Amino acid sequence: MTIALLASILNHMVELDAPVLDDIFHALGDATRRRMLHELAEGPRSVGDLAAPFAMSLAAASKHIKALERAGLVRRTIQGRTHLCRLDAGPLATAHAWTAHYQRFWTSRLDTLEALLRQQDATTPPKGD
Amino acid sequence: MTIALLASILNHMVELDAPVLDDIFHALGDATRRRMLHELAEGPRSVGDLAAPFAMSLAAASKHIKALERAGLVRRTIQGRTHLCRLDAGPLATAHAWTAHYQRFWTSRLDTLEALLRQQDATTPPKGD
DNA sequence: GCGATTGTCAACCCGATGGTTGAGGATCAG
DNA sequence: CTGATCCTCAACCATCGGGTTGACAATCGC
Repeated sequence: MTIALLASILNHMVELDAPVLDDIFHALGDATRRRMLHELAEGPRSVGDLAAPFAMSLAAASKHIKALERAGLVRRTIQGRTHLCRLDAGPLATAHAWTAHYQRFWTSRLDTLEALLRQQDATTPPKGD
Repeated sequence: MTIALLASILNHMVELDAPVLDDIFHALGDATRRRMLHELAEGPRSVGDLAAPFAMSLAAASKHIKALERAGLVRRTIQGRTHLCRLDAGPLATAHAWTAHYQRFWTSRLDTLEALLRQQDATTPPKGD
């Protein structure tokens, strides 16, 4: 059963152009869901807890949670009548890995930024050290 | 004018819960657009070049490119009758930074993975260092 | 058993998205 | 000037997404 876990993790790290990314990025493309993830980062939350901060019906919030589940970002355990949601950041690692693939295209800009700051530093009168 | 560039870059790195992220993640949530970015990583491409690999009309591809532009991922320069598109990875850095914020929630799992691999390594007969 | 609580489900509304086609504005080649 | 090329724009269509409401299943407290 640890094998399944391993396969799941490795799959997340490798499969970079899959439809999985559609679900992940789609889930992240909504401020409400990002705020929910932010909340879940503090610990497990019930559906009601997650819905509370928003001016929307419980059903609407439930849909958002389902979107997060479809992306694999949230897992749910049912305890009695309350549904306990917890964060699963694995898919976020996938998204992170995908964006990292393009890192060389912005690091050059950051190097430029650093150079500009250094230059500006040189032109401004030094205030000691 | 370098000030504007600086402000743009810094803004990208800081503004983490802005509606900008909506556009960025939404742009990334489509396989067609991700493939376009992949192509643009090779160098500047015309609209026709970007549309060619896909079984869709030029107008449809044009809409995808507009979505990428809205997210700031693509900038366009018009040369005669052809529109030259080039990658701007700055917003990708923003997305990268956002996901990084949750890194501690998956690194633990990766540590588990590493531990499992190490353990497996120890149990398999070593083939000479 | 009964009422209150938690949450899903289904139907519905409406704006956004992704696709098409057709028309047309520029520009390049001749 | 003329025709071909590149691309956008507008109209249209189907589907999706996010929101609502109302009904209902299941559980907890009593």
